[in-house]
Amino acid sequence: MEQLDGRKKKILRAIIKTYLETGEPVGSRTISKFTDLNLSSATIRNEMSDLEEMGYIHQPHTSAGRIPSDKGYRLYVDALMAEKDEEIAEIKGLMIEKTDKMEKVLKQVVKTLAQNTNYATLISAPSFSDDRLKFIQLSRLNRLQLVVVVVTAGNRIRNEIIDLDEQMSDDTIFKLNFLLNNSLNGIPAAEINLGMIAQLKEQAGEYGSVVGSVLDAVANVIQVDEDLEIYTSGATNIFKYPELSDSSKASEFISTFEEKQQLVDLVKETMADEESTGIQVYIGDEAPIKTMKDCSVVTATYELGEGIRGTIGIVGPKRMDYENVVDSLKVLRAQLDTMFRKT
Amino acid sequence: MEQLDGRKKKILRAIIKTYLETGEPVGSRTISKFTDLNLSSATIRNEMSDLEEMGYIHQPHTSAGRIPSDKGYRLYVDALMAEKDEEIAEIKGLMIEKTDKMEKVLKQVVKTLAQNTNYATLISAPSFSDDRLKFIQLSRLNRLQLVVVVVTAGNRIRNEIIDLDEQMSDDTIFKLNFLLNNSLNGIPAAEINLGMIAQLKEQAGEYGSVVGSVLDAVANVIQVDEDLEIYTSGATNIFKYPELSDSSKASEFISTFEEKQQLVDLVKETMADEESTGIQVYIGDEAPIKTMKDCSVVTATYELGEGIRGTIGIVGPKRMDYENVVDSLKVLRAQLDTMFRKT
DNA sequence: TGTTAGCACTCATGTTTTTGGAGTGCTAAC
DNA sequence: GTTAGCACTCCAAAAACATGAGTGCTAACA
Repeated sequence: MEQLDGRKKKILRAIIKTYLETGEPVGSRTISKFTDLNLSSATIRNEMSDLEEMGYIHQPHTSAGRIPSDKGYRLYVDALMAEKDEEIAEIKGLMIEKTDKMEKVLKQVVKTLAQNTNYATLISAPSFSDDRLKFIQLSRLNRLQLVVVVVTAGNRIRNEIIDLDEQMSDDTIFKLNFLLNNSLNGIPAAEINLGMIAQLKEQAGEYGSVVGSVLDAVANVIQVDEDLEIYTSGATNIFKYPELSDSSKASEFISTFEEKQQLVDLVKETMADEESTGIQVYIGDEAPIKTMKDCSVVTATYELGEGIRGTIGIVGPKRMDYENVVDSLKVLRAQLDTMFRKT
Repeated sequence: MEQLDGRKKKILRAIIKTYLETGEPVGSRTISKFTDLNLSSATIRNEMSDLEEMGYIHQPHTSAGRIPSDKGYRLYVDALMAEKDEEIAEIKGLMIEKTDKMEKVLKQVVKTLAQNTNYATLISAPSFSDDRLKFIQLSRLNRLQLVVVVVTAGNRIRNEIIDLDEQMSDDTIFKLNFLLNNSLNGIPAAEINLGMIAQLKEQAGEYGSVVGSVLDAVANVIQVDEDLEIYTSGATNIFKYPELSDSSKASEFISTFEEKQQLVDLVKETMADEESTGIQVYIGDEAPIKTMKDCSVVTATYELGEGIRGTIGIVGPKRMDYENVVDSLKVLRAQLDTMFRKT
């Protein structure tokens, strides 16, 4: 088949846009009416026939209108989508107050995003890939318990309680603190190996076992950070799209959002797929989650510098309003950026 | 109307039990066949007519079978439900390993419960009503930042980072630590009032502003504990019950589970409604959440002693298998009890 | 007096038929 | 190359019809 000429592109674009709005197969008549290029429905039909042959659209059944194929959407996203001038349109009503708890901010963000877009949304908390130890502090809680506070780069703080076998003097605690900080500061947690541990234990003398516990606590800190936290909202928005709301599909879809494990995979995937713009569009089968084969997924990666990154995602029907979604994500990413950096 | 005689009770019980299984309106014929009391369908019809007049059952439309009314369910739960002999049936496959993170345990618990019962489930993390301060520790993180660690009764630990305007000597930090611990230990956070704060600031002299920040941090700790954490699972199980899976109802229902705020209210309510057994059954409108007016909610409160309590809840159709659910909750509560106390 | 058989009636549900209309492909004319 | 016209297809909604479960009522029976 020949290439897409200008007219074909225009027609394809028109088909997709109308389909995005209505969700119904679109016929030649509609196009002939609503585009400015004055062509009769018959001409359109001919062109549509060509487009179908090329695989950009298809008919759900003979004598129905056409709907875009995955390939069609792909072309639309990649080339046909009018580059809207980069107006940083305020997402209305976003109103993130400077809540100090990041968790609350993120919850608020997904929720607003879901409400504004009418799609299902998700966001992953920034994952701190830099886990160098910055500070360790042991303090006595009571006779037989210590609190250990661990701070890693990026000011992530964690704590644990350690049970002692026998009492420890304040002086010993002080010395241990000194020892631990001296030996471990600036070292990535992942690099703490057996040799190091042995050496530390030796230096700690009779309190070697406590060192073990402390290092266990450190290990816990790191481990917790590893499975990233994900917040979701608006999963039930899919009921607004008839093509997705049949109950078995809906059930699967919503389960995915409820259980979250698969979303973690999705996020990891998108982070791996890094691209220049940081915005990715998965159409249908392209998405790494099988339950979303009838959907499109748009993700954006936000950066907080120093390798601290997270992902925002929007999941909706294939006929989602790509332009708007991509814009929203751009804006949101910018806002998250400034918000977190400032704080 | 006269009282319920024995036969009416038996019939009502039979109606409810069959309805629980099938979810379809049950007719006189079915009852006459499946009960041991040998009565013709005609007789049953007469009795049913009476029962309807008394409000225990009703017809969805004329010439359909009968289904239990809320009042009917209520009677069933209160009086008609056969007391199963208290066999502590192991919930199969529960397999809670001793994960040290309580969060993971709870997530695992709701998930298993949802899978076993086929209803939607929720659990609230134990809320620590005792918020007396046990320990406060300031440590220098770097030149202009302090870490403040706060431990309250029940060994809940929280921390925050405080920004300083100017550097502080180690000695000052030490003194502040001493001052704070001396004045605040054992005091419920809620009771820290303005007078106390003023006094502390005065004692701290030129570092009064730091005291302010520390107390803010303390306030944060408490506040975070206030809105309790809730984990849910199996919201999509409702699709297994046709009477609930029409898409607008389902959408509302699942939203409730997704947004969680309303569930918090539910939990608070049940905690207030405390009862001897600790198990509550809300049928239809009785539940404090309007989106659940077509459901039944069964909740159990688990205790960890010292006023530390949480709630487990199961939400399903009115025709839920009450006996089983109540049993499951009893067992689970017992297990949570031992598990957390041991740890 | 309580129980039962019988019968006419109701109404939700499911199946088949009919109809309307939107859309197509093709052809012939412009 | 474009367009009007026409026959054809096929889905969706409406209509028509059949089915059967279930009821209420009455009259007969023990």
